Amino acid sequence: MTTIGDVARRAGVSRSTVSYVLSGKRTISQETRDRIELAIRELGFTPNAGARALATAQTMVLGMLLQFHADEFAPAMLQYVLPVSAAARELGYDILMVTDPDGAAAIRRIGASAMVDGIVLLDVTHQDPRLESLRSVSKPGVLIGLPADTRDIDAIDLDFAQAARVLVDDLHDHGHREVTLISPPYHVVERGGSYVWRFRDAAIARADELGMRLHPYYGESRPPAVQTSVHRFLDVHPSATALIVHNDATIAALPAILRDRGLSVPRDLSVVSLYSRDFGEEFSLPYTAVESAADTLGRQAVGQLVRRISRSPQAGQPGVRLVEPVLTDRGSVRSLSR
Amino acid sequence: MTTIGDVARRAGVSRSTVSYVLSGKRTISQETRDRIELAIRELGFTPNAGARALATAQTMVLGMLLQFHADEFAPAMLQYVLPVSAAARELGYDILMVTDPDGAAAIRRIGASAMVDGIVLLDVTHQDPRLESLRSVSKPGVLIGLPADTRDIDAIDLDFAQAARVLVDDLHDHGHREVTLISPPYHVVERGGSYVWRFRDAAIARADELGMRLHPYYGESRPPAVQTSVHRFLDVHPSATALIVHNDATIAALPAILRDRGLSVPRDLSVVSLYSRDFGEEFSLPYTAVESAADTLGRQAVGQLVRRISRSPQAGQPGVRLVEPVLTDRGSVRSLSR
DNA sequence: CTGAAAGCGCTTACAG
DNA sequence: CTGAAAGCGCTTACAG
Repeated sequence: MTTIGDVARRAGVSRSTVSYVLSGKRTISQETRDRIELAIRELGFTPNAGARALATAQTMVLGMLLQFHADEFAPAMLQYVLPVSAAARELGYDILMVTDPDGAAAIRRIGASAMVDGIVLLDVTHQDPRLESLRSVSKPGVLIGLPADTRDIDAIDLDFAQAARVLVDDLHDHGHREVTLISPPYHVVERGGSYVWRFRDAAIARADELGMRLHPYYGESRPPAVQTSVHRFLDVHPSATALIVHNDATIAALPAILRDRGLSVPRDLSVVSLYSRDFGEEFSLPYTAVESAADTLGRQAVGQLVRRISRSPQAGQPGVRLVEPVLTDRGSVRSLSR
Repeated sequence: MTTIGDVARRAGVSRSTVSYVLSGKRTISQETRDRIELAIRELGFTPNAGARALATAQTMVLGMLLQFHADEFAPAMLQYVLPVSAAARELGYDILMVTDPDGAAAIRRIGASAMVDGIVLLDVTHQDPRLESLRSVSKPGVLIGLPADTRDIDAIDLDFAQAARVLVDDLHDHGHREVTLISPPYHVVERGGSYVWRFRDAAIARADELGMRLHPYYGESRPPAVQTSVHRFLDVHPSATALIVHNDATIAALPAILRDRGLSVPRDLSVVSLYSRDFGEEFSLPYTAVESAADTLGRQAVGQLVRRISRSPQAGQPGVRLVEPVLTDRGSVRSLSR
C-alpha cells in the first residue's frame, strides 16, 4: 500500500505539504503542486480512510438502518435505499447498511465505535426502540417516518393526513358521496406503522365533515387474500361509487380484480390511491393518486442529517418536516351528475 | 468519547492490558480482568473502529456493490442484500453498500482507501467492467453471477443450465412433447445477463436430445406487455402442452392471465418455472419450480470471501462454484397418457 | 510558501 | 502476569 509518505518522498516535499495539496487548505506553489500531483498519479495514491478518520474524527460514512418486515411488500423498503445512498454520495458520504434484527443494539455498536458520522433510520414505528438508542449515542440521526416521541430529533415523512384529505376532497368535488377505504393490513397498525392511522383517521374525519359515507377497511398484503378481500368490500357496499386504496398489494392487484368483475374505471367505479411514483410505474398503475416520493424523502433526510453533522446553521432546530402530498390526476375519477 | 486510556486509568493498568482483555490474546489474572471489565462497563467503552483498523490493517467491513437496472424487477436485487448482510454480521463484518452508477470507479475508491477488507459484486454481467477494477485493487472479491472471464476469482451462481435440464426432464417424464419457453426480456441478454442464455441454451439442447419441440421466446418485464406477450405465445402454439417460465414478471402475472383465458393448471396447461423461494412466497405461486435460493448464494459468497480474506486454507483455489438447483413439485405438471 | 512534530486511539512486538 | 513504547497513516496547529 502506498502512503502519503511515499508520495512526499517521491515529490521531495514533506508529508504535510502533500496533505495540504489533497485538502486544498493551504496555498501551494504551482510548481510544488505539480510535482506532488504527478507523484500521486504515478504511485496511484489514495489516502487511507481509517487514518484520515482517526485524525479528523470524521468517517464520512453514514449508517442506514433497515428493518425487514416479513409481511411488507418488499419494494417499499428498497425505494428509500437508492435515493439515500445517492444523496449521501453526492455529499461525499458512503453508506454503512445495517440490517441487524436488533436495530437498537446496532445503533449503539456503530455509534459508540465511531464507524459513522450520522445515522438514518428507515421505517420508523410509533414506539421505535431504536430511538432511545439513537438518543443515547452521541451521533446525529434522522428518521424517515414518524414516531410518537419526536423531541429533539429530525424526522421527515409524507403528510399522510393531508394526503387523505386531498383524495377525499377530490372524490367529493366529483360528486361522490359514498366511498370505501382500503388501508394497509391491520398488523401494520399493530407494529406501529403510524402512516396507516394518520391517513385513515384523516380520511374518516374529512368524509365526516363533508357529509360523505366512508367505509374503512384494513386490506391484505398477499395473494390470494388480497383478491378475496377486495371482492368482499365491493360486494358489501354495492352503492359505493369510489375506492380509496392505501395499500400497495391491493392497488397492484386491482386492475386484474376489476377486470374479473367486469368493472371499468372510471365508468363503473372510481379509484384514487396513495402510492410511490416508482411503484406506480413498476405496475403501470392507471389511477389518480397522491404520489409519495421516496426519493424526495430520502434526499431531504440525508441533506438534513449532513447539515446537522456539520453543525450548519441551516440545519435549524431539530424537528419534524412533513412533505406536502401531490395529486396526479390520471382520470380514474368519474364526475357524477346529481 | 471514552478511550482505552480512560479505561486503563480507571482500572489502574496499562492500555495494553486493557487491549489484551478485549482481544483475549493474553492470559490476564482474574482479578485484573475483573477490574478492567468493570471499568469498561462503567465508562461504556467501545473501541474506536478507525483506530483499530489503522493498527490492524483490518476494517471488518465488506463492500457490497449493487447495480440497479431500471428494467429489472426490483425485488430480485433485494433478495441478496439481506442474506449477504446477515452472513457478514455473523462473521463479524459490517456492510458498506455502494450503489454508484460507475461501479468500477467505486471499487477503486473503496479498495484503494482501504475502507473494506473485501468486496461482494452483485448482479455480475458477462463482460462486467467492474472485474478489471476488482483485479487492479488488491482486495479479495467474490462475484454473485457468472462473467465471461473467471480467471483467478471466486464466483458463485445457480447452475442455470442444470436448472433448465431438470425442468425439461420433468416435463418429458410426464409425457410432454411440445413446450413453450419464456425467458427474461431480451435486453437482459443485451446487457450481459448470462443466466438468460445459460438457461435457454441448455433447455433448447435438452429438448432437442429428447426429441421434444421447444418454442423459445423472450418475455417482457412489465404490465401490460407481460400479459400481451403471454397471450400471444399461447395463441401461436395451441398444441404446446406446457410452459417453462424463466421470467419473474411473467410468472407473477400468470395466475391472472390463465384465469382470464379460462385455463386451469395442470388440467389445460402444465407450468414449470424457475424463481426464488422468497419470490414464490411473496406471490403465492402454485407452480412446480426450480427454486433459486438467493440466501444460500449470498451466504456462501460471504463465507468464501471471508475465508479468502483470512487466507484460510479452506478457501482453496479461486474459482467458480455452481449451486445445484432443487426442484419443488407443486403438482402443476399433468401426466399425459399417450 | 513549506516543514517538523504532535496527536488521533488503537495493537503488538519487546522487556521484564 | 503486566507495562512502556513504537507504529499504523493521516491532519493540523506551531514555526519559520
